[in-house]
Amino acid sequence: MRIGELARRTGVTERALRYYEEQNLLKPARLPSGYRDYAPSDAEAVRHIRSLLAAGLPSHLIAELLPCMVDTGDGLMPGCRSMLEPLEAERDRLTAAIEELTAARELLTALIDRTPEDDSEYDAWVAAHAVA
Amino acid sequence: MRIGELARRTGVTERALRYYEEQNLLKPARLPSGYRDYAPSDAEAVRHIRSLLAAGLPSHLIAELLPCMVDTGDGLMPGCRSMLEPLEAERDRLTAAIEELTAARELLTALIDRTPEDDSEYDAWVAAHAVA
DNA sequence: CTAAACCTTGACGTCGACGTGAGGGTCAAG
DNA sequence: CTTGACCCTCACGTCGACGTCAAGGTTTAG
Repeated sequence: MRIGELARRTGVTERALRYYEEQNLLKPARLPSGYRDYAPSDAEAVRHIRSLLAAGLPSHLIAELLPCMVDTGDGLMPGCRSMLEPLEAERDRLTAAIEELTAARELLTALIDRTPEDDSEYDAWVAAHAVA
Repeated sequence: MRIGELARRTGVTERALRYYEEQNLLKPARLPSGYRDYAPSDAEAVRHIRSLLAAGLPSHLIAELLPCMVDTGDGLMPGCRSMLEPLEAERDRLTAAIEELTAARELLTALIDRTPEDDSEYDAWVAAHAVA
């Protein structure tokens, strides 16, 4: 399939897909016209890429990681065990990031939930604590 | 306290603290010398700022939010109910972001956990599926 | 054949949260 | 007085993941 269709299927822009190739995340074949020719499996690859990019993994790491995932689905391909260390580092970074985001959400949630529908409660509070 | 000490207490750089002031997140007093003079409570404010920034909230929103939090601790100050909508939007965005990060971590965790200690398992698999 | 739709490769622009000097005051110790 | 630590205000640099033209070739429908 050509770039436009992959873009439609995955919901990412063509620019992003070209960028992914530039970063060696995808290596589409080429038609005689020079047009990119993506394999159907690239749609799934794009989903993985988006997920890992959204998680903040650097693209060069994703580039190393993807060929380790093909075929097997789970578990790294042989010869990829050198990836274990950086992968564990990223996993730990993600854990920390998730905790940070969760803490921030708790903060917002507390603010939202504890804010009264109108100012009546606050007005009462002010009245009760007035300096008289 | 002056900028250097606040930086040490909070672990953020002086540059960041000046940037926060530029973005109206902090409004330190000034000593006659022109030096910034932070209140002790600013240390706590900086922690909130860091948390919300790490969560991806735009600084102008944080700038609106902070004065709504002073004194009360929980619940918005009166006259801040106009913040509820954007706050709920951010909370929902955070929920989505946390899910994305969690999914990415699951992916990494699966890869890590399912990768054998050495190639023996894989070698066995290859042998078993050899084309003979 | 022509127009519309689709594709190509550059290459510069963007945005946010700072980093990193440059050039110069302020202040306490010796 | 001088040195060093500390502080100030510009103001340009950075980095990643694209956005957004510009100036073309290619393919397809009519």
